[in-house]
Amino acid sequence: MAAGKIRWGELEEDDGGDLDFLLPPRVVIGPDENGIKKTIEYRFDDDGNKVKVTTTTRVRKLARARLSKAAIERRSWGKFGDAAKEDAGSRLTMVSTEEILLERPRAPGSKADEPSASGDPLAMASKGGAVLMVCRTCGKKGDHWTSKCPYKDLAGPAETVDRPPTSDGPSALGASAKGSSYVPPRLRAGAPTDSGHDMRRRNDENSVRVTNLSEDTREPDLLELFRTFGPVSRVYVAVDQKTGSSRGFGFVNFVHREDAEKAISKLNGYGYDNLILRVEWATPRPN
DNA sequence: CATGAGCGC
Repeated sequence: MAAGKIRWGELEEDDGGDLDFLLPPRVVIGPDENGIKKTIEYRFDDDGNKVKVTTTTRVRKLARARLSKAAIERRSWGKFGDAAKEDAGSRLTMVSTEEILLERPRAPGSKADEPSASGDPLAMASKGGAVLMVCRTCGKKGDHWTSKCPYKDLAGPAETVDRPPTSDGPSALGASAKGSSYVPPRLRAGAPTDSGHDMRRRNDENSVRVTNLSEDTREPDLLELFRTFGPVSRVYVAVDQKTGSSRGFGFVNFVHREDAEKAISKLNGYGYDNLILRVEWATPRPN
């Protein structure tokens, strides 16, 4: 193989890895009472088009609570612990007073005080792709649905949500006195205090409109072009729903406003694919 | 020339 030549396998892997975060999350519906399960996911095809993939599968109906061999075996075990003192059958459920210590999520960069982080189910859940519930208002995963978002319909700063508890009884006071309770980033020392900047809104404000794109410019191409200025949170190319061809304009959202400014000043009037790009601030979309 | 898609438990 010629040295320096790009292998297709590598190319594809790179593209997919870069863009996965731009796609809507996978949604699994069901299975319903007929055992029909629907999976809706999104991916980029070979041409860089965003495609919606809906899979319908029938899952085997469970034959009424089938017990594994091991579970049947466990039924013959003698009772132990507190249950051994109870007379048989009087209680099916025991109430345990055993104290169970839950690990508190740590701020990135802070030291681990216990060596058991690898087995933490919370950490695993946040890493894996098993969270289907993503709030569209604040982007939080697995916590609440969009309709239940505490930031929904909130115009100004919300004292009840943002202020740390001050009168929640002795346990809360004790926890904060030890300095171990969680402090949200915007309340930490050194956090920006400008009140005009509203972080509750989805990060649509650093939105840049790109017009005069050639027909075959797709989202991956836009990302390649704009990512040099800083972290990009979203790229979008408007596509005609009927023909599937590009409508010649798109949007790029930056995490940082300064990067969006740089991109506008450097890329507006930039020749791309035989055309002169127009790059400017996007006016926020209504609705 | 031109201002985006999605909406569930």
